[in-house]
Amino acid sequence: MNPALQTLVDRGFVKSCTDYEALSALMDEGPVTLYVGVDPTGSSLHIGHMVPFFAMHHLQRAGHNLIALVGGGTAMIGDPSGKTELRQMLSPEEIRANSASIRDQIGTVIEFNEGPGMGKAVMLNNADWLTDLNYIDFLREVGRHFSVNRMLTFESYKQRLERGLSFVEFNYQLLQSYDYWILSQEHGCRLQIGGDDQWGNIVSGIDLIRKMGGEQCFGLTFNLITRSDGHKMGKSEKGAVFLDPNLFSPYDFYQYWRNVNDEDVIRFLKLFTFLSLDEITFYEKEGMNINEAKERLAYEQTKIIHGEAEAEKARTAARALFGGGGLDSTENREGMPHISIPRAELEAGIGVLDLFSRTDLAKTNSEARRLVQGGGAWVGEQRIDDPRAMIDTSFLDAEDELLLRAGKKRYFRIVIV
RNA sequence: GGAGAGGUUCCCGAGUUGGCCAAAGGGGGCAGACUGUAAAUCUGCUGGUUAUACCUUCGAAGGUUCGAAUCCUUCUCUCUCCA
Repeated sequence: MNPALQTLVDRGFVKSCTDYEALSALMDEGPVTLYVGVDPTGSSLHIGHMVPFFAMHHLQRAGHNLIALVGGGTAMIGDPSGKTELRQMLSPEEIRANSASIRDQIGTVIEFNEGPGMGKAVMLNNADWLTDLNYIDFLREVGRHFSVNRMLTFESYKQRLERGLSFVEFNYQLLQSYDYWILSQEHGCRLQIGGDDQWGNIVSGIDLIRKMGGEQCFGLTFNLITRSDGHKMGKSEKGAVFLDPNLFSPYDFYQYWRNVNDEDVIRFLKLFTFLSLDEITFYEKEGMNINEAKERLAYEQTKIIHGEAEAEKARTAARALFGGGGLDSTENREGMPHISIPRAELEAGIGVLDLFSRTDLAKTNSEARRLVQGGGAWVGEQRIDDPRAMIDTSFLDAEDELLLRAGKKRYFRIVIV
């Protein structure tokens, strides 16, 4: 099999392919242009969205050309795949803004600038060709190739039929197929990749291209990444694990990976880092400390998404907090989330509930109260169990700061100014 | 267009002889115990606040009542069947 394709299989990306042999042969011949669709309905991607781009990273290094297609046109409609509810429609302005930030996020994994020995990568927007479509022309040229009977057999539509599916959304498959057609004609695109939930849309795109007289095209889908505990990938107690540091701090991001289940570590190292398979094998060895593997995963992943500096800070802070001691230097604390409080205010004394609810440790006073009453609230090494307790300068530690803690794992740093 | 069934707290889902309902149960989440910053398990908590009381919530707006998630009216949305 073609080495690049083999890499994806070995690293655990691939779920299915429309034709392994023919695709492998095509990739052997030379650079192949491939695309993946991105949904611009949010301002930030979360980690679950990144799987195809990690795969693309490997393909780009093998010299293949990438197209990230922003669904600016289709986002004004909504995608039925795997969704149980109708989606909100977005304005062109919102979509444009979202696309810009999404491009930056994708850019952490694939290279939009040209590099030696690497394939090119571009970002396109299907609004460019979908917006001006003429309805009658579209029906005549594209619509006639689709069979409603066949479309209804697709799993994604079956589910939606039980809950309701608007005609507008039903058209999504036609538009995505049309995208593939356009990309095949204008950019020589021969391969579409995506999550396994996209299988139906990809296949019908390939069919459309064939019926319209194009070249043989291919589809490659990836496993939907799940966690062994059954939780949804990319979701945490804080909500989705967004890539935007303002929505999800690098420290929390690091912690998310640091805390994956034992069973998931190796799998995630293969999927979400660029470590070689040989190196990953090292972590699989008998007697290997699983926590080292988790730390490596967290570090590598944070480094890719947020950069080396943030990864270092997060690791240092985490080691200091959990590795025992070591909290005595500012450096160790830098990666921790923090807020500032004026010294005068602290001198006057601040109620515990008030203090905790100002941090991310508790959203409301009531939540802070529950935390205190449940015995999970700490200031430094002191457990606070009285909701009326006042925190003042006597709680300051050697660094002249306060280190708040909710339970064993959630820390928050109070800097005095 | 006609007939019927429904919209409950983060989610699913009880609750409609009106008060004992901030609303059962489960899930999820948070905390405690045990641990390896894991999983599993057990326990507690899980609308808000100036907190033994008060405030806002049971699709929306009105109404009846001392008192409504529970009754009435209108509106709205979803689903099912018929055409």
